[in-house]
Amino acid sequence: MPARKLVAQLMAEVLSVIAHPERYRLIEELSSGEKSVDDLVQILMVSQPAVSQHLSALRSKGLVSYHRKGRYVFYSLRHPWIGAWLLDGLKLLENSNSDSVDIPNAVKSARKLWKRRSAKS
Amino acid sequence: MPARKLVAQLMAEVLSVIAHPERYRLIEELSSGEKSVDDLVQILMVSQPAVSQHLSALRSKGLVSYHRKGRYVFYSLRHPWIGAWLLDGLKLLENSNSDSVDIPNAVKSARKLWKRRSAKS
DNA sequence: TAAATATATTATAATATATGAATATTTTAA
DNA sequence: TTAAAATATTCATATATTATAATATATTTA
Repeated sequence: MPARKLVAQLMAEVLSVIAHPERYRLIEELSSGEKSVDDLVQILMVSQPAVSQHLSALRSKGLVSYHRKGRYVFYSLRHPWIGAWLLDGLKLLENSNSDSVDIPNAVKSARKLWKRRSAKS
Repeated sequence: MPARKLVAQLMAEVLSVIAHPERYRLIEELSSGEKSVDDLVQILMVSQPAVSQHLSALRSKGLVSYHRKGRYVFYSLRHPWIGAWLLDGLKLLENSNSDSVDIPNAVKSARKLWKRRSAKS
């Protein structure tokens, strides 16, 4: 398979995993540092099995790593810059047009909430 | 809807559109400048209806704009930096493990093929 | 060792997305 | 005005993804 086609395929797979509201949020939350599954369940207000499944999807593409500590399992980003990278991507929402929602304002708030942290490397 | 949740939803929608091998390639090809549908059909070696459908998906999220010139329709990126942004994202493939394919090498080739162009803002 | 807590997996029904064929539309040129 | 070229849309079918419930596993503590 030619490189461009193969790489497009692989990127499509990785981006598909990121392209889910809850998995996107998991990544942004993890970009401020490692968190236990339980932490994430509480932050996202999503059922524990759902969080586990989403983490499993992120794991399958090498996006997160984890280690057990006692009965907690802590997850962290394997590419700590991904949070910042995704924040950059928020600019893609500039041309979204929605009558019912003030998107620019929501983006501004989300930037504020996520921006501070977001690690390097 | 809280900002974080809304923004995650919107980003998931945009990323879902990008997260398809052919749409990903369309974006990379367009990052070197506007191209007609016909150009794209030939570059991607994909059927014309398929290209049109993918362009329609990109359009629906405000990722491309277009203008007709004679009987050709030329598409261009609405966010010219997206090509470069996606090239950055190739680093996400670093932890991909595949027995059958040499991913690092494919990424290197793809970078070379796409990197030169990729416009600013 | 049994109970409790934290996490993961599996099954499945509902929903969404992709694919490919057929066809429609738009524009130019004969 | 007809034919041809370029592009877009529609529709049916196949496939993939998601959500939810049920259940399993692992670890700690009583």
